[in-house]
Amino acid sequence: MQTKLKTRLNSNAQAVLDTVQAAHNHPTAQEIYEEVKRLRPNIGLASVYRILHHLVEQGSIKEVGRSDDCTGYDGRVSRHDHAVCTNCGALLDVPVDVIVPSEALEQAAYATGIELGSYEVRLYGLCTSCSTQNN
Amino acid sequence: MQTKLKTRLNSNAQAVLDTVQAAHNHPTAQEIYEEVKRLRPNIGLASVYRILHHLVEQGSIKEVGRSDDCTGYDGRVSRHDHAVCTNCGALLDVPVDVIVPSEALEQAAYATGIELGSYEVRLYGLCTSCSTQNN
DNA sequence: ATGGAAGTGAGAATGATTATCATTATTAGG
DNA sequence: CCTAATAATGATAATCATTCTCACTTCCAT
Repeated sequence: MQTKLKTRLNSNAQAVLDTVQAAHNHPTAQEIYEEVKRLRPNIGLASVYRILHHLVEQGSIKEVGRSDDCTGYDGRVSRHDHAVCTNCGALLDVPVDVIVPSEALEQAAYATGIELGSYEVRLYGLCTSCSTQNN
Repeated sequence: MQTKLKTRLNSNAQAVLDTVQAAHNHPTAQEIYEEVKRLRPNIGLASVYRILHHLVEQGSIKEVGRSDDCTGYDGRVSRHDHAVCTNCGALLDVPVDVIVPSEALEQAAYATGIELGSYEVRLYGLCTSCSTQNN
């Protein structure tokens, strides 16, 4: 059963939140764990997972699917798009909004039969380092 | 090391391809395995994974990230968009193209610093069954 | 046939995530 | 300050999708 954390964050949860928000990439739970251990050396991996789920539920951070098997976390909760490198698998933030006409979204949602909440555009291609080197 | 399959598909690979293409949902490797075993009862799970990777590499099928932990496979290789139910996690095909102005895509790719290959729009919301029932 | 490469299935290994559980922190009330 | 209820924790085991290993079979070309 999932333990329900209180709304007010304690030191561990705060450290996790700070770490995710400070991260430029989209770190995995393991990476967050490594980083958080600097501030709180005794924290366990299970707690990191627990706290991450809680923060996602709260809306303080977001989960992002990565091209490899594990889940990444994103401190930017405002709507934005992502780009995935089809060669190295890097997951990048798209710094500008990709404009999608709202009629197109609504029409698509209607045709699919869903009640639209939000959306995201995913760009696929080669990142800078992968497109310059010819392998 | 990954075994390199020949271009011409053998019976096992053909059965897997047929199964994925016939599927309406986006089946996982396990689900494909269960289904293919009807035609080829002796096939092993490892072979299914091997063949799926090969077919993806060939471009005969596509991988689609699912909301839960495991990977789904899609027999529709032509560009199309997906909708994810934020309640039950269902992954649905969007039957119409979500129009994204190509200038917007190119501008976003440029700003991100990637060489654009393709893109996909993901809609998030409640599917029909989840939006009607109030839980 | 035959020899090598391709393909196979069973089961072990891996790695991310989750569950369990006894222990420790936190809080509220007296 | 005490104390009891509850929240949170860390270690560890368990789970589950996926990959690896490897001996064995199948498939062709010669």
